[in-house]
Amino acid sequence: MATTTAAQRREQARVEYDAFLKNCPTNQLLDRISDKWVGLVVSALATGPMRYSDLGRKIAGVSPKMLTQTLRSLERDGLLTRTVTPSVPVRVDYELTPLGASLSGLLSAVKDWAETHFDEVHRAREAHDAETA
Amino acid sequence: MATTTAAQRREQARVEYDAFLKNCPTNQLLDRISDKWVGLVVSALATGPMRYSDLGRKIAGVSPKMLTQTLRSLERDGLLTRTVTPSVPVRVDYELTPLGASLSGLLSAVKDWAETHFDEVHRAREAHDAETA
DNA sequence: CCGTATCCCATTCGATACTG
DNA sequence: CAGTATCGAATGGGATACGG
Repeated sequence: MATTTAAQRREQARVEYDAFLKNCPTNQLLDRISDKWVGLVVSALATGPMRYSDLGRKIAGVSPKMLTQTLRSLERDGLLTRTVTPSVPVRVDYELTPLGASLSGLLSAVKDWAETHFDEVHRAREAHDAETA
Repeated sequence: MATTTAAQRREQARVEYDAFLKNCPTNQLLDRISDKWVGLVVSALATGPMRYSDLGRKIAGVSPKMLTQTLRSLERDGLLTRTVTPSVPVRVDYELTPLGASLSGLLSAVKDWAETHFDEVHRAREAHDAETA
């Protein structure tokens, strides 16, 4: 009788799963850039550099926490640059790198899709709900 | 001195914020399609219809719960169809609608971007971590 | 075979308040 | 102005077990 059935199998599965994720780094990156705030920040910066508070105002609904967190993450990934100007009220500008700009185009396309097809989705949703109800 | 400063201002801000979100439904939809599993499922279905368990195997890491949840959500939004064939072992096929297919193209582009630029991101990340450390 | 229902933990996120 | 720190609520998501 083995002490090792369910628990070991799960352990095993976990290891395999981790290995898969490591071999498939695309998923990680894809998950990152699929983040809600990432999309909004990158879109906001598409038209040019912006200051921290400008971003906060333009995005309208983001907390300082999430804004900072998202910006830091994007900076780390080389998608944008953070420039501090040590004037009396400190000034910090964020700007897309070429890499970030290339992604920006794609995310904007997705955003445009959402705007264009929102009606269709909304109607589909109502129709579906009507059936289900 | 008013009994109504901070609390009322927050209430007010909340109302305005809600109104904004309602006027800006794009964000909601954008958030939906930015979901991790949505991207994977839509990508998986890009090449043609698939059965439930095929999807589960192809995505490799998704729990039945999330798979069902994602599929239902996409069905509700009119991005895919669910076809039940009541044979003895039940057979269920999922297939993108034209609407879903149009989104699929965009998400595939994003996925391709992730694959193409993963190296760059990875290097940027290491460089950044080296500085910070 | 195709799910659904439940439990439950971990993470996320928003709100708030405070600092350089 | 540009954040950081902390807390609590909400959510996501995996494991598991069961129904059709």
